[in-house]
Amino acid sequence: MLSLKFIRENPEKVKKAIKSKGLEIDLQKIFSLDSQRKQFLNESENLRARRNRASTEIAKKKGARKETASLIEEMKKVSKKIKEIDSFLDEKEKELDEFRLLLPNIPHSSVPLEKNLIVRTVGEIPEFNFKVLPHWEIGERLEILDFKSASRMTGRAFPLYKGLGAKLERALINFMLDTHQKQGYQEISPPFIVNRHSMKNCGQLPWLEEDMYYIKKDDFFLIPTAEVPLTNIHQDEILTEEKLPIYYAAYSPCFRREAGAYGKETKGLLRVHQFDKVELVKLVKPKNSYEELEKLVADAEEILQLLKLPYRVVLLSDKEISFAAAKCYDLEVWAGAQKEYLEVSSCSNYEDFQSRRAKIKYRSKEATSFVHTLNGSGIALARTVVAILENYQQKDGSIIIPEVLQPYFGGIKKIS
RNA sequence: GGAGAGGUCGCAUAGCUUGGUCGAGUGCGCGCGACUGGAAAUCGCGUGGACCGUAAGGUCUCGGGAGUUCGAAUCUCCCCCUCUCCGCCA
Repeated sequence: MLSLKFIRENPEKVKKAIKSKGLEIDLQKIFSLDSQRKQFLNESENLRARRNRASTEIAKKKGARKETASLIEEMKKVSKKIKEIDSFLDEKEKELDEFRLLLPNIPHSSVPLEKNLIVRTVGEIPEFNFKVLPHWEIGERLEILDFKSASRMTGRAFPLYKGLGAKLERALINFMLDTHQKQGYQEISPPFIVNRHSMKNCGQLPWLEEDMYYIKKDDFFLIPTAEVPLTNIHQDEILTEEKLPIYYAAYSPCFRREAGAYGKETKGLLRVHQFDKVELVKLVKPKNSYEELEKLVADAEEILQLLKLPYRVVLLSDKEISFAAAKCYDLEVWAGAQKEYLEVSSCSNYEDFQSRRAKIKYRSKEATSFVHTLNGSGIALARTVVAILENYQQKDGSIIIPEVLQPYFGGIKKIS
């Protein structure tokens, strides 16, 4: 959420951000709502000040056994008037809040316009002297993936991992968490279901409600990423300065309806409704949040480097960047049979966009201010499995297990 | 799910019976100062947040919401959360 002050002082920046997201929002309406709000607020506060004074006076007079009826009579009218004005005020404030929730974050000045920028490409793209099978074929053949039974028990695009496939999933989760722990992140195992409030805090709502799995009975949502519970750990808190920076890492399954995404790029594990992910979240001081973003990207990259998977880092343009982010790098891993790069991580600095919604602040000697929140996948599993199955594939149809994962396999070096 | 007890300014608690000098007392913590060679102890002062305002100042905030009242931390109703006991259960 943007502060009213910022909107007031930088209308052009806000308009530009709205436009680059393809939204249509009339900013003028915010200004008129705001001035109406102020007017009502002022009027209400003046009347309240008067009532407060009268209240003490009544109390004193009663103590001295003096006449109070006329003053009470007058205050009856004042209270009625306050109620009336407050109802207008509430209305304006609600409208204003709803409006503000619709406004996207402002991209940082280093964000490229229109087109994404490939920042770096790391690792060698493997050459094969045989035809590499797509992961869904090799996976079914090795009996480590079973899309058929999963779609029967649930529906399409819900994966089922079997045997060494399931073990690969578990090994990756453990490997990632262990690595991030060494990098200084505290491991968290959070709820996988959150309330509406937490979803709003992260910026998933109001725009993405259609993309979420929703439990009507409790007004709960299945998390689309562990970012939501992790960022909300400190909601409504004022942290002491010494606590910052805070680094959290969590494994969670991620649930996404992916409404309207059918068709392209949906085969096998490429785009699924449930996938595992290890997520990194940082709460930091505003001063160094952009350095922290670079470190976050490096921490996520380390996973790909250790797995020896070729990848590239893409800096998203103002058009591609998500609603709540000010700057975002995507990590894309090469998949040998798809012959393309797949997004496995999004590392973003949200500045105070989320902390303002979630009311996460820190107190220093000088002032109390909002923290900056960052998060990044470290990393998403389904597509990482795709990359392993397709890049580590051998001519005989087996899959070599990446060296760093072998300790998690108890001596097994290959899936065949 | 049933019965009961609670949710107060960083933490711990008082205040709620009997509504008004309670935006709130006390202890701890924290900050500044005094004392000291230095420290502990002690003493003094200060110490939440939001909004409006250049400021002075004003308003709001006692889990959240609604209500009663001239006036609500205090009374009523609804919701959320915590704890204890019972039930159910991996």
